Amino acid sequence: MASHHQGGADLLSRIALNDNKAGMEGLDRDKINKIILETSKGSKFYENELKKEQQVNQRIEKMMEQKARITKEQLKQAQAEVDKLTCELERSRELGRVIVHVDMDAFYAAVEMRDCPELKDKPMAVGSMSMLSTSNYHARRFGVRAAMPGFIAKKLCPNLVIVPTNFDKYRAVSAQVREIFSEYDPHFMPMSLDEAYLDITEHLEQRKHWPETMRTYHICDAKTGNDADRSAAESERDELSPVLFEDSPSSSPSLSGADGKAEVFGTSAEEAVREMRFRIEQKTSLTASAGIAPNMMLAKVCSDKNKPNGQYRIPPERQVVMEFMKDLPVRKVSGVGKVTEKMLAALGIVNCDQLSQQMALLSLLFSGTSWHNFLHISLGLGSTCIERDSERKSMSTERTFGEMSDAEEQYSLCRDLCHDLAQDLQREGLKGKTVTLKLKNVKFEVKTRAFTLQYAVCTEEEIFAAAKDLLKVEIDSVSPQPLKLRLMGVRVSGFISAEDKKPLQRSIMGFLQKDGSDSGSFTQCAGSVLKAQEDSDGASFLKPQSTEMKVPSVSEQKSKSKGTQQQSFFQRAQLKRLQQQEQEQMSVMAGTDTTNNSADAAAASKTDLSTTNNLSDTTSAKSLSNTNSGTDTTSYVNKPAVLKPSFKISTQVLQFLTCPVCNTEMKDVNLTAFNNHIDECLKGSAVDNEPTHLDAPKEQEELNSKPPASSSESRALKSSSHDPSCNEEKPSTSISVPLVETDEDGDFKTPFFSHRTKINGKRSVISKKKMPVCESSCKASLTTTHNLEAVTEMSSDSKGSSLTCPVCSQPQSTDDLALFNRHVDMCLNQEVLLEFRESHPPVGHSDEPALKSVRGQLGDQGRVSKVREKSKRQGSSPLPPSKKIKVLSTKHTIDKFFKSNAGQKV
DNA sequence: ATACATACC
DNA sequence: TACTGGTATGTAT
Repeated sequence: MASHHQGGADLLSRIALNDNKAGMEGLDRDKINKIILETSKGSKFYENELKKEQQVNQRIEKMMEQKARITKEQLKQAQAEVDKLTCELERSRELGRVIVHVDMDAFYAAVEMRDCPELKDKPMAVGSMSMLSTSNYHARRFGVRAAMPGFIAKKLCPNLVIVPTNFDKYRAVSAQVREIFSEYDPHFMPMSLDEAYLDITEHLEQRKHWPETMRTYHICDAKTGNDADRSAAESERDELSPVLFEDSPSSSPSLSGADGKAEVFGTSAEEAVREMRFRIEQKTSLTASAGIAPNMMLAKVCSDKNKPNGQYRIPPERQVVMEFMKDLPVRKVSGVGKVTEKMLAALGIVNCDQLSQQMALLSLLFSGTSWHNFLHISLGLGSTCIERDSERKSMSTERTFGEMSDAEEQYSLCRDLCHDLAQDLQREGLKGKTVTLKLKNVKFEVKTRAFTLQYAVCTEEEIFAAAKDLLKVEIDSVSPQPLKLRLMGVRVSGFISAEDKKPLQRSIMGFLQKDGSDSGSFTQCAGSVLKAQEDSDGASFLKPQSTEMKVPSVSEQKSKSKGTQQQSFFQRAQLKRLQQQEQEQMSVMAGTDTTNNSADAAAASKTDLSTTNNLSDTTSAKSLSNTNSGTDTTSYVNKPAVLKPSFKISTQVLQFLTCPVCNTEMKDVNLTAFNNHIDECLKGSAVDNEPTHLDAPKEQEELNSKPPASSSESRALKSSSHDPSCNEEKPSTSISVPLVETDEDGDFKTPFFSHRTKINGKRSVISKKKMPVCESSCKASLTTTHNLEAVTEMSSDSKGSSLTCPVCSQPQSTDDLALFNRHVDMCLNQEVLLEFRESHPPVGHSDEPALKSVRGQLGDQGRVSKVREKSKRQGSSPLPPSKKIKVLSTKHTIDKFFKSNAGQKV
């Protein structure tokens, strides 16, 4: 209601020029905004920005309404609280540290200009027509700035020269600068390639005692033969770097660098920082700006104060700090962006003085963390210690491309992303439990879908298993319309600590071969399952299990709310099994449409299932025939169309048909019979089997030696063939052996399979030994198949109505055998997964043998290296853009990846 | 926990 | 023609 005082511009705060940054003072905003507007208007991007703008406006309206309801009483009370907290904060104010924020001036642009004299006189920017990373000061006068698309910048400044990013170069320069930083603070905190925080308190302490010689620097000729004059020794204030101000190169009072000249710097903070900047310029021919203050928040603001090529200091005195804050626009404070700025503006708050005046009100309108932050700002407080880079919390990769509507292509891209992400994760030895899929459609609407697994993952297959399911749900949700995407991303978070990475786990083999002696270690499994069973609602009890299986979970959740469509693979499989039990036999056939008559008990679930079946059946029927004709063994596995072309399924299929216990080959297509056979075998021979453990090492070796090579090729195959089809149908054909189904090609299937794909070698070994459940798929099928009798037999504890899971040793609260069996199945499945993960080298993937050692070294230094290779990839080797996908954006990301190395040197 | 928004470089 | 990519954190359910 009260936010229209700004007139039309109100609706464009996010589109209009953001002249908050240095170099943009005194521009003809209106004219620039008009051009920006005209250029953007009507675009999808623009429309979306408008929408977001309106959301912000609504948020503001809400806030204003809330404000209107505030009573004087409340305000008074709030003020009391604010005052109290203010006192506490004031009491703990720390002014003893000397914090410096150093920021290279127009970094990328400066580097490019330095290396290309031609550019010095021109307005230029680094980036592409699609997006700019930064611009030189000359270009800024036209309103051209970072984060602005190049084509708009061209409208603002037709003569603008756009230079592609060259990250390798920036990284190299950054490394040079950091060497200098480390001399003033070995623990400096890099925020990106071009900026960092330093705590020079200690340095200054020592510096006091330094002789002049240690503070003397010579003006030597730059290594960059390019510009002859570098005004090294001038007083930073008025001198403009020749690089930055190409248009007025003569303006720099370059003291014709008599090579012999030297400058002696003092011992004060200002002198030390001036010296540092001087050295940076000497070394790189680039200028930097700096801020010196008692805390990071202030230092950051200060570094912007006299940019470019300048510095500013706020002495450690409360009064001075408060005076400085008074007129400071809140927007200048890091963390206060355009939305916050706008909300505060709606409350009449523009500068920090007003902010402090309105704290009581703000405490009533904003969350605790928000208003506490505001209070800190208003008091000029900020962090006084530069903590070392903390542990990374997530890792992701995303890509923008031309409109993509083909589901198959989308799955393919998704896999590629997972592949890249997995590589990055493994590089850092990370494993996380939450997988998030990010989608941006052609309307620029962004969606994120996350799922948290029971265990941490880091391989392409594991991640993809979850991601593809998340993607499937989205695709299905708009089907038959296609998802029209412009971006897709995958993120993994919820990292587990190093210790948790190797949880003790008991192998399913152990369980099978022995009696249940070691059946006590599975609390995790037990816990989840038990919890799952708490809710009696049929669908939900599967949830946790699904989680364990990753793939299923997502769809399952959806099905809960939507009541239909996709259920997790396992869910469907289990339902099938149930049906089978009930009906005794179900034809693998498709034709039968159960959809309509599915009004019975299993109701919802079943219905879904049938629906799914229908879809798949059509396809599966086809594939079946194909498969059969080609490979007879396909029998029960025959999935759907998935089989497509060159899959290695045949091999796997063959094995599937082989009883994992007695090693007998069974060509019978009747799954029930096969399952029964296995059950019988288990009853009779499970106990006899040799310990699985022995195999473990071998398996591992094999896995290791059989690297990723497969990933790319298999990926190609996979992506091209089935994706889409796979997803949908699985269930149908593979009635009682869901797991088998999973196996398939490992594509979009559950994690199981994915693994398998790479495990082939392992398999054979195992089968030789006749392990009951050698491989994931086998185990899986086994598990699924085994029935209650088998279970009860094995667990001596289970008596009467109270059943105890032989796997997790947890008593089960249900008497329902079907439920109990499911629980056991899930426990087993989880074990299989865990075991697989255990034997499957998660981190030190064979394709990266050197990583371990590198990591080790870094680790010795007590720091976690976070160097992101992603940027590297962008910089040097052009990503192998997956087939058809054309990447529009020029990944000129402003990367911070160097953040890590930072303190490591020195 | 999930989804979406904001922010920074 | 064309409006990024990576990470953290806050807000809202």
